Amino acid sequence: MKSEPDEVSIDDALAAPDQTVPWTGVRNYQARNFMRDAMRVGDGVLFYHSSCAEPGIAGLAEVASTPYPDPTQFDPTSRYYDPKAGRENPRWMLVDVRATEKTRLMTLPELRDLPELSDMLILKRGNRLSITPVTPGEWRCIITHLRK
DNA sequence: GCCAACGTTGGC
DNA sequence: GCCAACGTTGGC
Repeated sequence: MKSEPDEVSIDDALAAPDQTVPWTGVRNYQARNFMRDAMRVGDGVLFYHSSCAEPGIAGLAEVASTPYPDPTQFDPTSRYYDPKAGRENPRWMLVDVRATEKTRLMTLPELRDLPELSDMLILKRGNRLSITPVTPGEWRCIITHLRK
């Protein structure tokens, strides 16, 4: 899951109550569908810092709730406000994410250097999705290298 | 700040 | 339903 560290960094998430933050602001249908349909409480999350000086995996987290409507879509003062969404027909769903660990920064070049990750969605050319699935093999590879 | 890549919008 | 125009993402 990508987060801009200027918005919510791994440190911010770890400092939050119960180390848990609601994953607000996703306004892409594919990314929403991953949260709404594919995630289960307890699933592992790679916490990725994007749009910053050093993009890369900065920590580990886990899915901490079932999906529920993103409250920012109803808030006219929020930058994530969606006038087409109503409380009876929410358009954007999210999950809570509990940060479990700050890791060393595993940078994009390092990720690209690992052949086991050559098919990883987040590394594909032109990828803009803020949430992408990780295969068990990719997960194992990354955890192993994070410990080095 | 640039720009490639991609998603969304809206007229037809 | 097509597709051009436009907006956004995100690495560099």
